[in-house]
Amino acid sequence: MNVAGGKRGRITIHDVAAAAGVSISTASKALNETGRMSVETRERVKRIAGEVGFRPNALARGLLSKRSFTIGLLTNDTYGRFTLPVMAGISEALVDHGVSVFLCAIEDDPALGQIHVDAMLEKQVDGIIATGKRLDRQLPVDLSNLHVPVVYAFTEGTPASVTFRSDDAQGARLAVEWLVKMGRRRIAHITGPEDFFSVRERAGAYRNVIGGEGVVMFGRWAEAWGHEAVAQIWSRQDEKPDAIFCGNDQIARGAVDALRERGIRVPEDVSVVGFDNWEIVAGQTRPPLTSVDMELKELGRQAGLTILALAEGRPVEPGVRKLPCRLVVRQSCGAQSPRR
Amino acid sequence: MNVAGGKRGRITIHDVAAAAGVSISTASKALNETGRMSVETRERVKRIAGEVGFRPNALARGLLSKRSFTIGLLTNDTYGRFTLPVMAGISEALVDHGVSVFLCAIEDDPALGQIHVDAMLEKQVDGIIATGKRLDRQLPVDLSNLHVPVVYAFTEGTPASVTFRSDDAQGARLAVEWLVKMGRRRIAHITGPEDFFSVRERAGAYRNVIGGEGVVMFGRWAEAWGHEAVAQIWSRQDEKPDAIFCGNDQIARGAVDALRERGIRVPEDVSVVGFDNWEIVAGQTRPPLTSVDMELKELGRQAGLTILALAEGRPVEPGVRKLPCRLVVRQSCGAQSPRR
DNA sequence: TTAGGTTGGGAAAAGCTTTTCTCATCTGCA
DNA sequence: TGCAGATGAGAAAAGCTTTTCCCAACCTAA
Repeated sequence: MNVAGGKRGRITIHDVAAAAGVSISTASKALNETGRMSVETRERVKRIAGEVGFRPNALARGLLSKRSFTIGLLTNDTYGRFTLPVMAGISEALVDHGVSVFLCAIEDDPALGQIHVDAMLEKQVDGIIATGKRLDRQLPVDLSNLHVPVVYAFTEGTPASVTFRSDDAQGARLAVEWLVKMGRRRIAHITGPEDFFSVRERAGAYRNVIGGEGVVMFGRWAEAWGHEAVAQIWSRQDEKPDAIFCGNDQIARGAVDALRERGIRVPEDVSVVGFDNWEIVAGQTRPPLTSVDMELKELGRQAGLTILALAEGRPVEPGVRKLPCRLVVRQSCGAQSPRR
Repeated sequence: MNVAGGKRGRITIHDVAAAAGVSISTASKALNETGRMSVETRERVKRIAGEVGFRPNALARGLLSKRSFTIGLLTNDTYGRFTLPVMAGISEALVDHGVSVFLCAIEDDPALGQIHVDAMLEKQVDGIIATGKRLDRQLPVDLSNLHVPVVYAFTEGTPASVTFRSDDAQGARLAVEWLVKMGRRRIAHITGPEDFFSVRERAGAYRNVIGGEGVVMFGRWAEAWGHEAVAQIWSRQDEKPDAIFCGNDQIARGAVDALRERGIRVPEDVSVVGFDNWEIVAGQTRPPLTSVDMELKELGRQAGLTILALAEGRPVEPGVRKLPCRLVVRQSCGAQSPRR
């Protein structure tokens, strides 16, 4: 048995026109609220269009208008941790404008990237948003000389482009200032590999707030590293920290676990703040982690609105736009609720 | 300054034809390897097309061929845990065929779902794949009377449709049999809410393998539940289990943590198996979890190939196709490597 | 030399919609 | 009655590609 929902004769505007007893031009104008005709004719055409289930063919429409109401989202973030919220924001912003999104995961493969870009261009996308998993890396594909607008979100762009990124320094400041406000004075910073731009930004902001060098431990983006770093700190003779600002939630979780294993209470003895606000990690840690949220959905929303503006020919100032982070307070720092 | 990459005159096949000194029909035939003409003409047209950077307009092509080389992926899995691997599989299967994928996240909102479906239909998608986060729930949108083929992947479909799902019973069997092979005899099962079909399937398979009622504890899909369940078991006077089969990786992780806190060694004293093989959880647990992988990427691949077949009018047998799971061995059960 | 086949290539239609003209009819007014 | 302007609606082109004829020139064989 065949399951194909047989596309037996799609209904076109010709069918509507015939059923309404008018010409196709009149039908078109009736449905698009353009042209001149009697109210009755317009209503009748619209009613009949609804009855026969007419759906305008976006291909034909796009061919003429040179707008496909389609954009492409290019990403190399296979795991989707960053891409998914960005995608959600884009989609939310554009669905009202009738724009659909092609999602293209290109790993780190330039050839695959080119294939996807070519496919998108053939399909006449109105624009392309590039996103990734790292602020300081470009996607492995050249988007600089396309004849459609390109916007970069959470990935390194070209100099003359529009780029959206999180304000990591501000986010880190938020975290450290919060710890200070909770009365903590000896704050350590356990974070990821130093060659990440975000890591340097966050560490820089951390040093600025605490006013001095502080304790910065660079490592890997892994729970094991958080665990290990705490072990290192507590094996030394120095005075122990009363707070730890972690470079991401996974490190924070490892740190919290290591502290608990040592009988050190979180948040009573040591406060911990994470970064990313990755629900699955921050929410499941015991106690749940206070963490910095990069507002990736909002970032996606703005990227979506920007690509729309460019597609419609509205001018947009190029440059890098830093979006503020937000501190999400859970229980790993103590009970006080955040100042509003 | 304006950043729009000004779409000043796209190059059409007319330009190629003019540049090559042939008619557009000849140009078209040259590029598509159809029609009759001298080898030199064909080569010249192709060379010139390459030189001027000609890219056929998929809209015009689709208008004629009634194939848009575009499909829609509808999902209500906001978090992307299941959707992302499925999407990766679909994309991998279809990119070679020039098919691009619209990703539409519809939450659980019927209105939003309808908007996305309408948008996809207007854009003349060749088919729709519906996917979700639960095998036993339908998406909140009616896809039964569309004039394009629909395939369901990891979500409940309509009776006459093609549906792909994981074989949860087989996966659970794999896990429990593995524990038995490791010499375990007192195997408990800590799992999610009983109203999930997968939960009942897995619990059923568990009971079948151990031959009896066993210890099945239904609860929530959360680390806290795994933790709590272990606390319950170990607070009782009964003989303690020497293995735990968990309903998902989060529960398993909670269980492992709870065991460690009691000084019970994993895997020496108790073996633990998870389900889902969610790298971020299974890989970061100490010790890393042996877990059942549902092969969602393969599931996506098959769904993609199926929708392609249907779009091309090839007949496909309707019904539910169960895809086998795979056991991924890490360290939470002991050292033996899996039989191949 | 002529009939028939081959070769290389072009004209035109189709696919669906929107938009710009054009046209016929009607209304109101002088 | 005659005319200007408004009104309602249709014809046709454009947008880009593919495909189906069609045609002219050339070749071959009787």
